[in-house]
Amino acid sequence: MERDLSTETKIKEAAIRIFTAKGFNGCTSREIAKEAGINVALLNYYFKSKGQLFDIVIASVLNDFTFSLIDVLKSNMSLVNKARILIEKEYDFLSKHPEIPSFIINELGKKDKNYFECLDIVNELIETKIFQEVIEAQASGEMRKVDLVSLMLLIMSNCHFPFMAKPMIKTIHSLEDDQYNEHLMVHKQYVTEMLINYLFPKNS
Amino acid sequence: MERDLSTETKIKEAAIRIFTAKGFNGCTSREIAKEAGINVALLNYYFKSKGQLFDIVIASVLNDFTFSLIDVLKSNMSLVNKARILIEKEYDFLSKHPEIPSFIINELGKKDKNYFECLDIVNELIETKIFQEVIEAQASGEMRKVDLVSLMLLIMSNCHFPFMAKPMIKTIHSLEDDQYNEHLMVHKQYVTEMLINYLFPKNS
DNA sequence: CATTTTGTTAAACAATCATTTAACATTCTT
DNA sequence: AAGAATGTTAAATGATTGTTTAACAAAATG
Repeated sequence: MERDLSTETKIKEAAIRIFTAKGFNGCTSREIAKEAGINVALLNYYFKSKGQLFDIVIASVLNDFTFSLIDVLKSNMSLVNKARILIEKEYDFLSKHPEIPSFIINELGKKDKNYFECLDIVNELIETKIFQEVIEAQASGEMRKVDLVSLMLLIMSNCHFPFMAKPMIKTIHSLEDDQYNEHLMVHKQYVTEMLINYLFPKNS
Repeated sequence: MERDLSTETKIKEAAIRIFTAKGFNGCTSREIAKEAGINVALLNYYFKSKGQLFDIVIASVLNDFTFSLIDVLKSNMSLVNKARILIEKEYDFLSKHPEIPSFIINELGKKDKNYFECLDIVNELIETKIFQEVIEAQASGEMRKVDLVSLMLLIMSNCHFPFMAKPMIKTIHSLEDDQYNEHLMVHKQYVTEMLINYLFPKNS
């Protein structure tokens, strides 16, 4: 039984584009079907419902989103360099997928489902031994003693928010898309320097 | 003709609660009417449509949001202290209205309308002479030379994102509401120190 | 106090939503 | 190539959407 996956993947990829751009409530099943170039009924034929298709999209996006990060954390660079590269890669990734931060923050906030549980992101993270590395660096005084929640918030705030705020800042400062993207690249340098200086005081 | 405003304001305040919590597409006219304790038709009697009511809510929220900030910027503190108090007040305000960052970022991103134009936020900001103050401090070397866009992004990223990310971080770290709020207060100190150190290098 | 204006309601409206149905087409199996 | 399984379609379904209507109540007006 050779399955032709092209229709299924066409739907899924269309759903990713539409859902990440407009959110679950901001779009219709018909819109996704049209984007995929198929009949509406096929959407419920391959995926049982709009909600189920959405769950799959969320899982897929969360995977892509964390994939590049895990890669960095697995490497055997120093902690400082891991931080540098992490920020660099985060800006690179988000430059290609600027809708993802808003999508994750919004849709994860609405639903009460825990999308992280089924994904083995947590396990992969533990395997990188990044947590032990942080604890050791904090014990030796190389790294500032901030808890994991704040550490995560500091990095994510400065990487994700600039992409989420793009429409607002563009409006306020009357900027074109290209102009804002240039700002983002400059901002990345500021953010990197600020975070490294703060988290690794001896490095400055 | 003495107007009884109670019904009109009841609708508006219900609309603020519902819209900021669920967004424009995430709720229905009937839901707002129920929250206000009135008939659906009254919604279109006082405000012409759901969209028009939404515009009023956006303007109202944007006003509240910028009001406390303008106040700080108008004062005659040093620039460093203005920054300190600004962050402090921002965290205070957002602790009381944690839905606002997500609401602004999301809804302003979808609509192509410029909600800032009609509001005289920009004029009020110019009147505070904060821009000249920044330029002077950057010329004297007291303040690091970062452009206005990045300056705005640095502050907003570190103040707003932690509130936007609350549902996500709570899920990931299995935290209760009170626990996360405690984290927020600690995080505020980190953010303040990091930003002040970075923006005003001589102060560290 | 009669009447016009204003406030409020239940019901209806047309449009659109997600989902299902039933008929048709294609592909696979034997 | 016959028949079964799978893929695809247009059309229908029933629920829900924002908005309007028309009847009714309250308040204001003269």
